[in-house]
Amino acid sequence: MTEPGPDEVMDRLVQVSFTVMALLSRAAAAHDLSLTQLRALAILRDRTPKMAELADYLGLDRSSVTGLIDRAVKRGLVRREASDDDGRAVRVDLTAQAHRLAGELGAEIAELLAPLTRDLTPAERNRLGVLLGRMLP
Amino acid sequence: MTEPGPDEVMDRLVQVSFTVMALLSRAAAAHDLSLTQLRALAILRDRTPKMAELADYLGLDRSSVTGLIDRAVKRGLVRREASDDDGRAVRVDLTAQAHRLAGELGAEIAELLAPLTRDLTPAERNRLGVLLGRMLP
DNA sequence: TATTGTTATACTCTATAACTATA
DNA sequence: TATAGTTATAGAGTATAACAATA
Repeated sequence: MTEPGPDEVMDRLVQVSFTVMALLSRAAAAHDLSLTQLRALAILRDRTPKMAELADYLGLDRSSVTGLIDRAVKRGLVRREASDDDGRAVRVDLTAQAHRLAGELGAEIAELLAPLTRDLTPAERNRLGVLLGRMLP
Repeated sequence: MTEPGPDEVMDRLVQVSFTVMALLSRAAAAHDLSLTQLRALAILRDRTPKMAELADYLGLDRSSVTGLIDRAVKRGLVRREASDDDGRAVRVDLTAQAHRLAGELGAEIAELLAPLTRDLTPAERNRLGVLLGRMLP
């Protein structure tokens, strides 16, 4: 049978990851969003972080997030709001339109990714989920 | 125990994929390479494709690859060579320096990714590899 | 003084459209 | 005519350095 060595496992993980990213990019592009904007959308679905916190979530410099949010504001996806506790800070909040868009995107992404596990049985899909869960913090 | 539903499995797959991409980006950045340049390097390790073929591998427009290869040439990573069979075509060839770099990067990436499966037993790692293999074409 | 966010600047990545040289 | 590659152009994404406002 297929007996993957340790490096082979990592190779496959990288291959699958690139495939996933390509599919996510395609889903985002269908709504004229970049992968980064898609990530921001996902993060902001259940958070209203300050700019610096959002930068941390995304692993980007604050100055990069300024431009990202500038463009998102221009498209009506987010609002900048003053922070109550800190006069310097700015909170980022998703608009209702963006919440709807995020919902649609979630469904579309689920559909796009589904074929990936097409050849796995439900039990195997389950085992995959468990193993992946053990790889996350 | 952890019984992931179908959407949960996909969520974890996306999470792990983002983690993998972040680690790959970090490995590339340590050598002042972008993720795209890293991909190109990996592809060119065992191929000498024409520009159009490389564009296909990368899923990019030909014009994008022109710039990518321009920058790689400037850094001494690749050479452009005339194609024997087609006077219009250009073959892209990795330099010896780039081959060495690719080797180093491979080892560094293996080290960076290893912690991901730290909590899996060898048998589990194996099963993960098999499942991932079934998700690839 | 330190932190938050922005601006200015520069580079990479990417696509579209127009062009050239060859087929 | 069609294809391979480049150029010109435009916009997104990203980081570094310098800055203003607030803590």
